[in-house]
Amino acid sequence: MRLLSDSIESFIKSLLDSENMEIELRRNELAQHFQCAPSQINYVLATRFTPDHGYVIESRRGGGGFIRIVRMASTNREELLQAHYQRIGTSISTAEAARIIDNLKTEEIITPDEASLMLAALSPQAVPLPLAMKDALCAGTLRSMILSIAKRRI
Amino acid sequence: MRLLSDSIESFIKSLLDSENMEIELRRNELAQHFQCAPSQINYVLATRFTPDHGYVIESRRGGGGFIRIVRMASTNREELLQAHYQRIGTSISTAEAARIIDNLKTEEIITPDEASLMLAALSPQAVPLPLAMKDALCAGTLRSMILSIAKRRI
DNA sequence: TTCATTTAACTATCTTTGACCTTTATTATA
DNA sequence: TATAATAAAGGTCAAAGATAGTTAAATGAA
Repeated sequence: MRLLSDSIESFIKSLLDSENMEIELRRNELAQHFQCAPSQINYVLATRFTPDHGYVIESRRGGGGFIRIVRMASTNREELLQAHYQRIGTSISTAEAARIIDNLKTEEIITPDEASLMLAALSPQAVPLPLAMKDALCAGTLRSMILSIAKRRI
Repeated sequence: MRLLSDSIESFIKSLLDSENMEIELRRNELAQHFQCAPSQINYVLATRFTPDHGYVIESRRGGGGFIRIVRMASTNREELLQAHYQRIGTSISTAEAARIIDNLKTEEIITPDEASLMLAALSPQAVPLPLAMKDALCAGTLRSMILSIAKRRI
């Protein structure tokens, strides 16, 4: 028997076809449709729609809540972003981060202003924190910003 | 389905167009119009028309009462950046930070892409840190980014 | 057995409403 | 006229409703 998670994965991917780079769905509706626990949807997203898989998720809770899934196109640009993203991992020094930002600028994926902005975002982490923690924070911040760039409509 | 709060927000903003920096409305009338509880109006004002969003609210109770919504005149770029910078201080919640970023976007001091980038830079700070520390970090990061914007050649 | 999947209980966040409170203007009364 | 009552606003806050997220235990597949 086919796995539920696989069915949900296919279903979502069928919505994200060549036309739609982006879909929005209601977690509860989808769970209803597949007769499963709502958290099953989170499981599928967490295991099959991660940035490493080339997807970005946004969501909101409360009334009118939703889950938005954005597919990254596979252009050179996206591949570069993807590569940087994976390279960053869970910990990176600010020096390395600066190099990545510089590369994005050189490749004209971001403007010089944006490059400065990104560097600025990483700098205050000259706060008194253990080095390991600082690098983890740096990695988290940079990855988050790279995802934001990846989501742009270009 | 569209959210009631969003509809009310749009409605108010449509009244506050390029001509009108300031409108006056009756809370009960507006609530009537949207068939909702009067306090819903307060909710919308509290979440979408704060000073951080670039609005000031004045009101009066009793007979002839009213709510006046004033869109702050866009001070020049430097003053606005300065004001936000000082407002941030040493600690700020991500929710408030988001409002400030939104205002910078509305005032066209940063592009929508840059706004997303800044929001992204603040988001991973949803990392397990004590709240006070998180807000301090958020403040530091945002201040640093605002300085970077202030330094731009325009 | 081991790893992936599924579920359920609990948590977090955002919206909407309603009951009760405060302020201001107007009207009635001494 | 001065004061008291009443009416006509708007304000606050907490509870209920509507979503989504997290985590750990149970289950199932390889």
